[in-house]
Amino acid sequence: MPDSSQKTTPDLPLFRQIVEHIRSQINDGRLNAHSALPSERALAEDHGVSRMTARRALEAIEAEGLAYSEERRGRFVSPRRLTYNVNSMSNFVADAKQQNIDVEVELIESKEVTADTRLAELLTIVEGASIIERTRLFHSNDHTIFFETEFIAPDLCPDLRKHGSDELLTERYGTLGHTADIVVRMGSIKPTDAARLNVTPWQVGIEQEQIVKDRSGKAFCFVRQIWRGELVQFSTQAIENRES
Amino acid sequence: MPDSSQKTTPDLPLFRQIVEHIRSQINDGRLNAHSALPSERALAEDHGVSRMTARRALEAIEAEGLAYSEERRGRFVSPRRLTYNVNSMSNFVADAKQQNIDVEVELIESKEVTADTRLAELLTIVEGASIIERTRLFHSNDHTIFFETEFIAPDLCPDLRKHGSDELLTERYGTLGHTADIVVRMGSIKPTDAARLNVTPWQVGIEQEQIVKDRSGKAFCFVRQIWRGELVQFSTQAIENRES
DNA sequence: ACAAAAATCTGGTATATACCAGTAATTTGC
DNA sequence: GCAAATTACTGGTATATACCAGATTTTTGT
Repeated sequence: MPDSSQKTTPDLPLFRQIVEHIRSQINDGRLNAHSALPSERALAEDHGVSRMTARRALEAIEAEGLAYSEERRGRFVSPRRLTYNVNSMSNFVADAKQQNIDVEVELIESKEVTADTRLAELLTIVEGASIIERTRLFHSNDHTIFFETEFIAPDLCPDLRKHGSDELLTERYGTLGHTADIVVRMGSIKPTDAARLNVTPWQVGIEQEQIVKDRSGKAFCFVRQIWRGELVQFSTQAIENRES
Repeated sequence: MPDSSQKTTPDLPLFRQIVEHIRSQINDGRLNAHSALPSERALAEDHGVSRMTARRALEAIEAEGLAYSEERRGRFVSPRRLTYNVNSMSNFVADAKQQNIDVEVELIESKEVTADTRLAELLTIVEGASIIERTRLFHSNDHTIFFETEFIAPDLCPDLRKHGSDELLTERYGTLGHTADIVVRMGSIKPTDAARLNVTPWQVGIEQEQIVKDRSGKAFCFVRQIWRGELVQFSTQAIENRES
């Protein structure tokens, strides 16, 4: 005779039941953002299951974006998503401030490289031309939420070298761009990128590519962003089709 | 002394090596879109590893979007991504045709429901008001790539009842909408939704929400789409900030 | 020829165990 | 008191095994 005193959801796999248990703790606020989840071994003990089963539960929670893991440190509750309006060219940092989210920018790399075939085509410059490559990390609450690598053709943007200020180096190109063609897709985060975001390699994230154009419609900058997908959502606006 | 005859990438976990092996087969075209990957047991045999290790490899391939699985049938190679331009209100199906992708629409549910709190707020109608709810599947090559559930307030859209044609029921609202506020986010696919897409529950996908407005700026339709994230990318355009 | 039954194959779940390499807390030696 | 060494703990990888239930294929009986 089955025990009806315990109200277990019927037909739900063990590890799913554990997921639901933890999910409710997160939703109730018993587990706050960035606080540690129980370890695999502790969770196994608590629920009387094997470590592998507990691990499957925690991996599922991660996959859902409810938590993130830091290798050999533990798993932690994800903070709430921030919204990124891709429709305006406004500074992302300023945008975040309006949402009362504190974002810090850290320039981690800045070098001059030569354009490969793809970049040359995108920016309509000759292959092998000089390109400024800059990589910035974007933090919120001491956690990296995404990074971007931008490639700017200096010839196409003469103001750039003059404004060698810290501000321009760390902040976005801002007012320089007029329009940008953007592509957003889901994809797994490769080890190099994962290290920058301090997340587990190969977990799913969001990749964004921008081709920034000046007032004349000429592309002068290519940006590639890698986001921790569970921490962001993108907003945009569709407008009625103009005549074909 | 280590064996240098076999060129294994150093320090790469076993299951990652298997992933790379299969990845190369997919990229080379030895494995075509929708063709079956080796089963967990067969892969384990081939590489001389345990089934669990082979399984981890296949799960990783799935997580990367290189393949999808159908429960108790097998795993299959994902087709190439299609691009969805969220910036225009044009008919998605027509959009796909321009990319030479054949998309079929299947209306699977159509009913009249009452507005809950959230819907009432979004469409600025009273709670409990009548709402038309319709769910459509979008197929390409006999595979479901996404589905949408739309909620239309009939009072706000008097033309709707008249146009009870098959076309309007299966195709998009099309020219009715003027603008739409769109949000795109990553998230795990819940069992109900997974069943519609014929994918494994809880795998990561893309959720899109649209608030469709008419020429006067009044919201009259709410759309929720669930996408198989590995099969799509979203394109949009950013435009220079207008004066604040 | 054809339908029903059986066997096989598939992915999904679950356990128990083992070892590794970093992280973090504790203990030790001075 | 404090730095260094030790220990405990963490997630990551890997194996071997077992059973389930649906999907598919093969065999069987008529």
